[in-house]
Amino acid sequence: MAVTGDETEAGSTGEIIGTSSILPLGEAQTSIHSSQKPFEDVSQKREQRLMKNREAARECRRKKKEYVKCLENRVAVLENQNKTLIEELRTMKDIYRHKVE
DNA sequence: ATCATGGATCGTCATTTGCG
DNA sequence: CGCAAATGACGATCCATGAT
Repeated sequence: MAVTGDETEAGSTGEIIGTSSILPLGEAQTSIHSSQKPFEDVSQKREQRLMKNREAARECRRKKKEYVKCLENRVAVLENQNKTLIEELRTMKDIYRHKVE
């Protein structure tokens, strides 16, 4: 959801720094004549890798959200238990006090 | 209506982790 | 040890909301 439109990839951020270590820039510029294959291969591999990582990131965030929800649930349960126990303790104390008096 | 601000979500890069 | 998957960190974008 969200992120309207530009799923054209590489669209917004990191491209300046990002690609440096991966794209064969020199080759891309110089060897227009010699077989285009290596470049296509490399950039295709890169696309593949980016897509996989994109999906991995989505999944990772989904799991994390779920984990946090679980924790919040657990907190709620424990808080309730705590309340109940405190109430119970107070009752017991009352009973005890009336007995010794 | 316009601007400022903050939160949510995304894609990417760098790093960590776990497995063969 | 090398590789693929998982995750943390960062900056970009979108959207809602309140102030002017």
